[in-house]
Formats: sequence, structure tokens, C-alpha cells
Amino acid sequence: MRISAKADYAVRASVELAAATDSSPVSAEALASAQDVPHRFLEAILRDLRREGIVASRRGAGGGYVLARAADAVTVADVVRAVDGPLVYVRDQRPSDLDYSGSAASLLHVWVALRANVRAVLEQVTLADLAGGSVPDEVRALVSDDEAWENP
Amino acid sequence: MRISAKADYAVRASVELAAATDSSPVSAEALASAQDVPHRFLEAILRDLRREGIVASRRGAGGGYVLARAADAVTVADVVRAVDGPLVYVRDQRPSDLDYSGSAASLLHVWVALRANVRAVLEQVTLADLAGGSVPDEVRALVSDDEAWENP
DNA sequence: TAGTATCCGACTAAAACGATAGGGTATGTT
DNA sequence: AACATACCCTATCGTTTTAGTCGGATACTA
Repeated sequence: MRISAKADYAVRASVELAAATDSSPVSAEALASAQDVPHRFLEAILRDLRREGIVASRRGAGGGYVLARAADAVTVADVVRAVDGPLVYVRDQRPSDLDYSGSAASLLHVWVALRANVRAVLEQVTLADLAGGSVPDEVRALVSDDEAWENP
Repeated sequence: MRISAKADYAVRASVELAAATDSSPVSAEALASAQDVPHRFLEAILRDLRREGIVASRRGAGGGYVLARAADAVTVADVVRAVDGPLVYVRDQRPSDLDYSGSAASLLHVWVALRANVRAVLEQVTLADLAGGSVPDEVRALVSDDEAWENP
């Protein structure tokens, strides 16, 4: 269960855009240096985000990227899905497409519950939350538990 | 965020062992055909599980594998970690090792909350639960929501 | 028309993934 | 003792994914 560099970079760039309040486009170069991400790689990621309707772009001098929607209408899940596809899948299949037989039948429920709990976090946090330096109460509750910070 | 074939197979084989009540070893071959998994591949996985103390093995005729601990003392998280390492990591680092600066600082909290919610499922379900065809109430509550079964 | 910055497709090195192969070693049965 | 069973270990292998890079085309501004 890993979050790819691509997803991490995509969210960071999107948050940076959400934080740029003055509605003028931000260049890929500026985003790359602000978040310390390889510029050419970020360009490719931003193209994905544009194709998925997360950001809009303007070419030419003074061009760059802006969010295509309001920052509070874009969740982390939206951004991750745009670059990496489905949030959770098992052996390249969606949980609901799996077919378990025998004593492992209930395992399907585990994967579905897992996905539900992943969604509960990533679909709750918006770019506006992150740009504002805060997270929803439900998420804060999760991280306020000391156990959440331990590496078992 | 994918669950690898290895992790899926490992859990299924472990559940099969938990369901084999008569404490005599089950061969890799028998587990492989019961769960429809490549036999040689499963053997490699079982070796990982043994090294991590999840299963015990006996060699020779009539040999095979048994759970090394009671089925209600082994969680799905234990099995997944044994074959795939840490449950959640971002760009090959544990969330707590990440270093975010600028407007994406709160993103760290999102990844930590994500991991906490993943744990809340996988550390709660034991092999005994699955072998018994049921899951803990907290997990059942998650899957009873119709939304949990939809592919967005 | 010069400069800026996005857009596009191809490309690459390295790692991960999903296995498979060949032989060695311990254990039980006859 | 011979034999069959079944785990054990190392190595290999083809494909896909990951994380980037490169060269140039296209669009927009001043």
C-alpha cells in the first residue's frame, strides 16, 4: 500500500495552486521549485491533472496553471485518482470484481472496508483545507492519537 | 494503493490454515489448490510467513504448514506486513519520515490519518474471524454502507 | 518577432511484480 | 536401507511499473 511519488507530487502542486490566492497562473517551473520536485516530471503530472479537469492551463508568456474548480471542491482523492487511477485495488482488480471461494470468502469484506476507510480520509480533505494549514475534525481526531505516529 | 497478489495469496493461505481445525499440517500443494494459487509461488510466500513467525512448518512425508500462533492472535495486518513490509508508505518512506515544507505541510497529517484508518481495519480482523466467515462489528459497519461497494 | 511557457510523444534505467526451475535436505513409510 | 514425500534455498526470467528525461512543436504575450 504505497503512495507513489507521482501522487505525492500531484497533491503538493495542487495545494500550492490552492494557496496562490491571486488567481494569476503559476508556472510549472515555479511550482517545481516551491515544492522541490523535478520540473520536467511535474510538467507531465500537470498534464494529467489538466486532462482530468483538476487544473486549467494557459500557454505562452505569463501562462501557467490554475485550479479548474474552487479549492474546497477538490479533494485529495480527486487528485490521486487523476494521476494513479483507482484508490484501492487488489491484484489489479477493484474489490467488487474479486471472486473468493472457500474459507476466504469474507476476505472480500475486508478489502471493501479497507477502501471505505481510505476514502473516509482522502475524500474528506480538500485542497482548501491543506492550503489553510488545517484538516477536517474527523481527520484531526485520527492523527491526535499518539499511536498513529508510531511505526510498528 | 494496491494490495499485491502476494499479500492476497498470503492471507488466503493463512485463513485456509486457520480453517483447518485438525492441527495436522497442510501441504503447500493442498493450500495452493484450495485457493487456486500457483504452487511454487505459494511455497515462496509460505517461507516468508515462516520467517516472520506466522506459520510453522514440518518437513517430510505428512509434513506441511500450521499456524504458529492461535488464529485469533494473528491479524490480516500481521500477514500483509510479513510479505510486503510496512502497510502504508509514501515514496518509499514511512509517513513519519517525510519532510514537507511550505503550503503542503499539513499533507503529512493526511498520510498519517490514512495509515491510521488502514490499520483500523487490517489490525482488527483476525484469521479466526475470517475462518469463521465473519468480521468484527466495526468492519461490518463499514461494508454495510452501500456506498462502500460502489466504484466511483 | 522574440521570448516565454505549455504540450506531445518517445525514450530510458532501474526496480518491482509474478512467477518458475533445479537441486538440496529432512522426515516418514515400507 | 530404500523410497516417496514435502519443505528449503538460490537463482533466474519476462513483463510491467516507476520515476524521470529529451527534443521539439505549439500557443500566447509584449
